[in-house]
Amino acid sequence: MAANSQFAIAVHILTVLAKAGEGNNVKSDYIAASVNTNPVVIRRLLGDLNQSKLVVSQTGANGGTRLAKCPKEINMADIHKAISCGKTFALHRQTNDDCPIGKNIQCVLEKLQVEINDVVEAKLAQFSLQSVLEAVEEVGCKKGKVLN
Amino acid sequence: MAANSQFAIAVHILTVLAKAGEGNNVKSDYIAASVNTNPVVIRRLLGDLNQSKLVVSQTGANGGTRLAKCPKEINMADIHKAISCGKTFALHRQTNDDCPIGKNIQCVLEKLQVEINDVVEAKLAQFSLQSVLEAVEEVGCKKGKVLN
DNA sequence: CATAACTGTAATAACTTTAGTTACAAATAT
DNA sequence: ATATTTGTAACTAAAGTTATTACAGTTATG
Repeated sequence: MAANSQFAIAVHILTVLAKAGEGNNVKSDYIAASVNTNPVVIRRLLGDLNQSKLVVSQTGANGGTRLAKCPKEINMADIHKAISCGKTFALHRQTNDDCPIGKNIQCVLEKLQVEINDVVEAKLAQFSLQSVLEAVEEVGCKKGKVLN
Repeated sequence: MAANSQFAIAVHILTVLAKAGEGNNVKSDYIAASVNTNPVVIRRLLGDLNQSKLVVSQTGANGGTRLAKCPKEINMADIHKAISCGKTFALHRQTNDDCPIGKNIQCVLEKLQVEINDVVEAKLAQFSLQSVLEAVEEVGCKKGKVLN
């Protein structure tokens, strides 16, 4: 599939901030090194996270970014909404109005899309940033531990 | 977001076949006209649907494609699986192993991905091709009717 | 208060993915 | 035999995503 990795990077960013601890500024350069990308990519995502009040940034010397709330109060759905990374599947372009199917399928698909989006967000809401941080620190996956 | 529209087109294709009725071959040209794309795009997707035994195709004069089962026995999850249209979100590329977060976040995200995928498929499984066809024929959306 | 260290963001380039097209071999009804 | 239709390869075009460069604006700190 298509798929940009912005949500994955955003989770990564916030996990780094959570690990840094409350009130500690982390620089985009540091995060970029962990994610292995360019600092500008990080700063752009931080902009979105900022708008959603998940993080607070500070310009100037000794600046950086820190969490705006504690990791228990941030969940994966918050992040998913902050990064407008959209839909599980895309609609197709303009269909043929002369065909009874082509004419109406789009709006049926749209409804389906909404239903899917709802269950995705509900599921994402079950995982807090805190739990992700813990899973990462415990290298939970190697032990087969499931997130929660 | 990214997102290809293959799933949407596949649903469209199968809805056209469902409307055509059991045992009736439909040509890729006809479907392409409804979807408003090139017949080859349709034939490629039909190939996937064929492999998943959702449709049967016939080459030669008077050939075409028809459903392999009745529309009540096909659901949106079947289609989603047939079109390997993947994940709700993409992972990011190689992270930095020297960072404790970078080193382990990938596999935590993978698990999350699996959980999300599961709820998506479970939800998709609730909608049969039959119900989609009915919704399209009733122009369900204009009436605010929800799929089911 | 000058300086160095940061963020924010625009502009743009490089890369990747997706969709569309052309072309033609193989199959088959009539 | 012939016309039709699928299946698929090869290629082009378009769109989307990520990476990079550059620099203006902010601020801690000596």
